Amino acid sequence: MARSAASKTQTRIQREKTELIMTAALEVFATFGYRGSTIDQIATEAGLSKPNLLYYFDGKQEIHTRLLEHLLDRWLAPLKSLDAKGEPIDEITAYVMRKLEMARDFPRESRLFANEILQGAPRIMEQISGPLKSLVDEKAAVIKSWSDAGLIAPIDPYHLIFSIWATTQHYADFDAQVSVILDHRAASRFEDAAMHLSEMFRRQLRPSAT
Amino acid sequence: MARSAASKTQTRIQREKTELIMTAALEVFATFGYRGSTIDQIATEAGLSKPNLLYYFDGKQEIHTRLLEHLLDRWLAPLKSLDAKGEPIDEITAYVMRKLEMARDFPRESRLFANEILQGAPRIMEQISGPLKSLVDEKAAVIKSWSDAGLIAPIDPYHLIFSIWATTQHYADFDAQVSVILDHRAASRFEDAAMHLSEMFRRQLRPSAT
DNA sequence: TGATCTTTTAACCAGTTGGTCAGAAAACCC
DNA sequence: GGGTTTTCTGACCAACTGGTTAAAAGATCA
Repeated sequence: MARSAASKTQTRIQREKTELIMTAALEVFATFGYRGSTIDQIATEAGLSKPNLLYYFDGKQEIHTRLLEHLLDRWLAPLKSLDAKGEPIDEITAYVMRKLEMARDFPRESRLFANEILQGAPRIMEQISGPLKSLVDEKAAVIKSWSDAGLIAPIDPYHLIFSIWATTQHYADFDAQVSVILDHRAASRFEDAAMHLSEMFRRQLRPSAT
Repeated sequence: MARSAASKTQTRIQREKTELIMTAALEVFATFGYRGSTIDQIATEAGLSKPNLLYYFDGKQEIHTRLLEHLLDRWLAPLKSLDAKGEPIDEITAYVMRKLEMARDFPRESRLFANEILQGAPRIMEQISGPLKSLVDEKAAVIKSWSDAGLIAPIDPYHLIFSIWATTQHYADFDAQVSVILDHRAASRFEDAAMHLSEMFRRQLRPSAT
């Protein structure tokens, strides 16, 4: 009996196979969403039989839940390291760059998250209204203090954060569209996006001479 | 026999029921994606029995296809009316506002589109690489000419368009997240977003004094 | 009113889905 | 090597899926 959560000491095979399954499940869930994905599909992707996969996990739901739990830590890391004591515009621009790197390096995680929110976030709502909201509130306050002090242009910190999320995640979530529209220029899309976005947010944040 | 595409003269009931089904299907497909949605679910949402629904449509695929066809016209309209002869910054800002209004007034259409692209756009790729790309190329050229003429700041027109799409659609596609984070301020999210985005893009586009 | 055409339903079907279980095959350990 | 534990598989199941069909119910119109 393995049954994931039950045993504490894991064998080598257990570690390898659970990891294999999680990776396969990420790929499938990120593309088809929870309801659109099947255990068979995940098993095939992982190169296992369905009963074999179910030997390691209690069911479809558990795999998905585990993926989402794992996801939020990685997801919030870039915002977490926004430093209230740093130089405001550099800090925000660096945050944008970190977020864009996430879209480039972890597009499946981005799509998994997008799929979940699109569906109304039924299985992740607690994490959104809990830790995610807390962190956003905290960092929005930091940005507001910069804004109030005149270090950056007056701005609504929440909508600024939304704009950063939207513009960066777009390159992961809408990659199918982005790649087609950019066609031969698609290879350099992340470098070009980095130039574009850093310039865009810098211009927006630079305090106007008064 | 009704069978949708077949007959040309439609009865009152046919018009009403097909409309009813399309609306229900939009709601369901927008939330769960193609594979995650079931005919039964759409039928229930429309207040019909499954065989009754299938009396009006040939199958799940046909309903989805019809929705996507209908979608792109509405989707491209805001960009289509970007006028090369207008005042550049006003034209682009007005485009942003039209796009934001779409996110506010047609969130289900936005999510349907998002869901399709997330999955790699399998059922809409021709429309993306055909009419959509053509239109984007055309308008990107207009924006580039403004940029070259010094009427707006130097900018990559494609990435500007992506930023406009991303920031506006975010309020429809990620509404579950946006509403929770803004909580009591959520009621005015579209007005606030309008202020934020128009200011953001204006600042970005204003030619710097040289 | 009754004949005709449209709309709706119950019953059904084959394939898929999430999940179980008994036992076979490997891996591990002495 | 032999015994024990872990890993894996084929066969199976009930519920659900997309879809069909024949016939009932309802609308329409002379």
